[in-house]
Amino acid sequence: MAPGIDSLSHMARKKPLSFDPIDEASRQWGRRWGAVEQMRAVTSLMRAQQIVIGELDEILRVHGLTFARFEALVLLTFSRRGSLPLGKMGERLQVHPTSVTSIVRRLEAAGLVTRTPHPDDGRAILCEITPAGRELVERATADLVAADFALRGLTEEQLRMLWSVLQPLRHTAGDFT
Amino acid sequence: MAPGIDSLSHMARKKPLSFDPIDEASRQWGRRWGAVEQMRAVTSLMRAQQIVIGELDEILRVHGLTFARFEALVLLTFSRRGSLPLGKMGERLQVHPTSVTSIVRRLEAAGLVTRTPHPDDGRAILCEITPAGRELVERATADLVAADFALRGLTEEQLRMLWSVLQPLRHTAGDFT
DNA sequence: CCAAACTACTAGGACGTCCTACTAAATACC
DNA sequence: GGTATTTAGTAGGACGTCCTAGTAGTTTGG
Repeated sequence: MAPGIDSLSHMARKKPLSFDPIDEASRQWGRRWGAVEQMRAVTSLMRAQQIVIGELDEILRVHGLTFARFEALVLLTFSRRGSLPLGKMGERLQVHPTSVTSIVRRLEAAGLVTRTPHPDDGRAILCEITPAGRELVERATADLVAADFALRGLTEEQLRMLWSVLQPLRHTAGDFT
Repeated sequence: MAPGIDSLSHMARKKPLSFDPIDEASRQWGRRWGAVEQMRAVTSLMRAQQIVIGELDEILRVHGLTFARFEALVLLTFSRRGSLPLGKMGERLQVHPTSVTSIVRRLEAAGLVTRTPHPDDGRAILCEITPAGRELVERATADLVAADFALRGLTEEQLRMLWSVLQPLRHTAGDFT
């Protein structure tokens, strides 16, 4: 994923397609292969994620954040002491350990978190959110909420439906028991 | 996204969480901020996409492909002459022009497509799928279909629901009219 | 009590995505 | 026709994600 992504910068100029490219592709797909519904759902999922992450990053750009970094900050905000070992963060955020290192490094460079050795475990690093980090989270959150997390247009029912349809998928993948 | 991603490599070892981290976060979220349903839906969307792309890339890895490259090959397969200008490909695949350059360069390096100057437009490059490319698409597709595009576990109804919920989102983003 | 196994994190690299220039060719407009 | 604008693609860079390999600290077992 990426930094400030303005999904519209190159889309806005060029006229949108006069047809749904995914729906069109699914028709051609069906003539040759199977699993049409799956193919259509997967492609939609990929594209929708791309659209949403792009809009979220666009909103967060003025705060010098990306959605990945925002999520990490929020996680720290939710923790009792405002700090967590990196490994724990990766577990909760469900990203690879090395991704956490990358994210935290940038947050630290921006003065939003500090990295200190874990007092009880010499291997671990404690990541703690700074006052500046807490303030930024509040401002950034307000913007995201105001924009309905780029999901304006979906009804409450559709939002719940989206979540509930994806939940078994996450469960099957072993995200939780 | 990425290359051969084995979502299980670091997940399999560590026990899955005993709770749904997204559901848990949404509870904490609700105590402070609004748009809980949106936040939960967005987080689910992000994570689900990550899971699916990881499994798809894993399946395609034995063929030396990623899902992005696979999609490009399929698009060429669907075209009349088996060739398209790069710009057209980006339009259909709905990715940035520079992403197409990157994808096609790797496909060319693998001998799956050729790049030739467009006969009628000196600015454009025609990307054409090779016989090896066509054969590979068939094999890779068979594997993806056999794996239900990593969506095993979702019913036909859920698949249609997923697509239909995401369609207005894509439409609002200006993907099509 | 010391060696073996495990755990937490970092280093370096691949990939796909985006963005901002920049070049070259085609088209539009005097 | 000749210049100005638009369009197609490339170059180089940032970011997040993954992976493999390696280091240092902790825990386990004999």
